[in-house]
Amino acid sequence: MQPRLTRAFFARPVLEVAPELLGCTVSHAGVTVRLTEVEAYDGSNDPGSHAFRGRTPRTRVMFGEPGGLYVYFTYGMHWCANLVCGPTGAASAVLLRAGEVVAGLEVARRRRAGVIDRDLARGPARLAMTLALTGDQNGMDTLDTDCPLVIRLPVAGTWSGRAGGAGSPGGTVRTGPRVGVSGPGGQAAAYPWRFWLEGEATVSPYRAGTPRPPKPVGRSREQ
DNA sequence: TTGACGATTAGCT
DNA sequence: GCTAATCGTCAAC
Repeated sequence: MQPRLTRAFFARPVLEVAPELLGCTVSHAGVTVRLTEVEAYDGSNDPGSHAFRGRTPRTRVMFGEPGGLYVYFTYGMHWCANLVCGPTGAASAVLLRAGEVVAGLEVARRRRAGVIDRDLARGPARLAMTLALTGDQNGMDTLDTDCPLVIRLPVAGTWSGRAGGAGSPGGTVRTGPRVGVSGPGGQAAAYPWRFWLEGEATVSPYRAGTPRPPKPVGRSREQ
């Protein structure tokens, strides 16, 4: 069994932590997912981050200790999970965007009936659903030995190899613009802070953030 | 108290 | 390709 990640691992700058989370496994509620795609959010300086506007009741967890689990609710129906990184108070976090179910496949299939295996954790909300992560898990310290959510280093030699490589646990790491991030001024998407493993089928499809339409002025209904 | 918006997804055309 | 679903959060009154 691979060792769990440590506080020191998460306490580093988020841009160092994020790519190293690829290939790590996350286990919760009977399902284990191997991370294939993540995104970095750098709290204080990042217009795309929830923490950009400072500490609020919702972002309290982001300002806490590294290794904390930040789960937020969005679009009225979806939960997304982040791991808090950097020194305490930095409010940086890594969004778990996608992964491959490597254990507990039956549990995952039951939880997400009608979904093909590849899509079980392909996308941040699907990943959270497959791991049964909701607001109830928000604020958990994943480094606590009693924490039901466990993150472990990549298992050497068990990389699926579906990318064609007899690969290292992590495979080849690619970077690119973050998905669906608009933010003030539309600048946030410019940061190439999305990391994924090349050739992985479970990496979510890229979509650019939807630019905010200009506010209608005066008239009730135009065109 | 109100209103706009969202780190998405599924189900359409 | 487009859009409805659906509600917590936060800024502005």
